[in-house]
Parts: sequence; structure tokens; C-alpha cells
Amino acid sequence: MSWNTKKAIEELVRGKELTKQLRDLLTKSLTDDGFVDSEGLVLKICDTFANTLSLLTNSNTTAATAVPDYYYNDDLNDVSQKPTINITSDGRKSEDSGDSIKSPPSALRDRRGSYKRRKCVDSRKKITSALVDDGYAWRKYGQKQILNANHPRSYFRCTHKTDQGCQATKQVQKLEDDPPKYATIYYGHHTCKNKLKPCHFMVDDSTCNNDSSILLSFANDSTLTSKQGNDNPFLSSVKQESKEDYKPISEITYNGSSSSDYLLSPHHHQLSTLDLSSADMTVLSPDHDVLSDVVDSVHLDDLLQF
DNA sequence: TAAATTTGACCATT
DNA sequence: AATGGTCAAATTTA
Repeated sequence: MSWNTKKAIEELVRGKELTKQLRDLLTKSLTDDGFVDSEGLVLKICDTFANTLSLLTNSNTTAATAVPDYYYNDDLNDVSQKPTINITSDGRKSEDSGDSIKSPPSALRDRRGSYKRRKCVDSRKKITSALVDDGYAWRKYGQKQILNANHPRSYFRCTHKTDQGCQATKQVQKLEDDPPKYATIYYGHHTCKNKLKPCHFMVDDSTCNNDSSILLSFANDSTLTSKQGNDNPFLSSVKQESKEDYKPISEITYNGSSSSDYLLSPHHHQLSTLDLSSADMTVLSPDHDVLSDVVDSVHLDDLLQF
């Protein structure tokens, strides 16, 4: 069984457990607590499916694999590349073409792979008032001027892409200057070890209201709710993402697709805390080996039983 | 000196 | 042809 397959099964097991909990919740009277938990559960469940898809679609191939778009029409997490502001502006500048066209060695050109433009791949978007250290080790691999944008977009991939095949990437772009506003879109999920910090939302406690304590916790999700101190030896090696300093965040919102908003909008004030569990901190991290043991003995029949 | 960043070219999509 | 995502050589940093 390949590692990705194993992890995919882990995700399915997790999804199964979460769904069972959701079922139990729905059979209860609708208390306040139950309402919050059900929302968190839905997000977690959606995340397990997204993770599973991510794992399976990356299991045998590289990141450039063409995956049919319909795999990714995940209304819950999708922040598709469809521009929210579709403008046909004429004041355009082309930063790439033009001035100095140097033709590289043909050997170099042959090595180039296919650069598929992102479609609706599973993604999570966060709007923050400052650059957020999300605790992962990122490596910048590109920067682009974006049409009708005042600031360039930076592209990051997981530092462990090469050594561990982690496919997580993110894009960071400053949206506004005053007050500063940044958009960070996460693609894929971390499958690497050496996670640097459990949660980027722990940067500023004020952003996590008391509702965070209501989130369901699992044995293998301990890193979600436990706050590690700065004595984590990995912290010092968090890569800086730009020339601008990290500051405590003062605002985090969730931006999903329209359908996502439809589902979640009644409780937007809680999404920041809910999202932390769904976005990055999943059991995919191999340091959660509790489920690995489960997977070893799991049968597919078990997965289908609720 | 290894790892990270910068930057222009390359390439697929629109 | 314009645009956005990625590559990789050159450069910088730790």
C-alpha cells in the first residue's frame, strides 16, 4: 500500500468518525453548543474529502498531473480562480514579454514541464491585516504582477516538496495598503513532516475567541488546540515570506465560493476558528501516527459502515 | 557552502 | 495575444 493510499484511508476513517459525530449531533436538540459543533464538524468532514482527493490525485504522479476539473468542484472549499472582480480594463502592462527576449539553450527548454493554470483546485483563502506566519516552512518560487492589482502576488511551495513530496502551496498578495490587507490562498495540503508550528492562528490569541474551545478535539488532533510555546526549535527557521515583517494578525476572515458563503454565512464570526481546523492542521501530518495504526488494520467494509 | 530568494523566461489556459 | 503559474539560473543570505 502506498503512503498516499494509506493516508487517504486515514482521511476516510477520519471523515467517517466525524460524520458519525455529526449524525449524533443532528439527532440531539439544537442547543447552542450543538450548533457550533455541527458547523465545525461539517468543515472537518469536507476537509477529509478534500485531503483524500488531494492524496489520491497525487499518489502516482507529480503535481503537473492533469486532473479532471469535476474532481475539484468542491463547493465548500473552493476559492476558484474565477475573478470576483471581472474587469475589462484597457490599461494593461505586460511585464513578461517585450524588452529583452533571450532565447535559452534548447536543452533547457526541453526540460521544461507543463505549467497548468490552476482551475478550481481545493483551496482556502484567508484575508488578514498583516502577513501571517502560519507555521509551515515555505519556499518562495515566484512572484508576478497581477493585472489590475497594485501589488505583486508571491508564490510559495512547501519547503519539503523535494524531500518529502509535499504538494502544499500558497499564494500571498497584498490587496490594500491602508489599512494593510493581505490575501493568502492555500492550495493542496501538507503531507510533510517537520511542521514548524501547530497553527498560525495561535499568533494572536485575540483572534481566537472563546468558541475555539468548543471545537471538537480528537486524539490525533491535539496539535489543533494545544498552543506550543516559542520554544519550538523549528520556529526559528520559519522562512520569511517577503520583505515586510510579520505582525500579529488582527483580522481573519474566510472567503469561500459563493456556495460556501451560502452555507457558512450565518456564522462568519466563527469561521476563523473553524477554519484553522480544516485548512492546514489535519491528520495528514505523519507525526500523527495514531491513525496509521488504525489504517493498518482497517477494512474497507468498515469504512462504509456508519 | 547549502539553502533561500530574485527574476526573467517558459508554457498552458483563456 | 494576454494572463497567470512555474521553472531554474543567478544572486543573496545564513
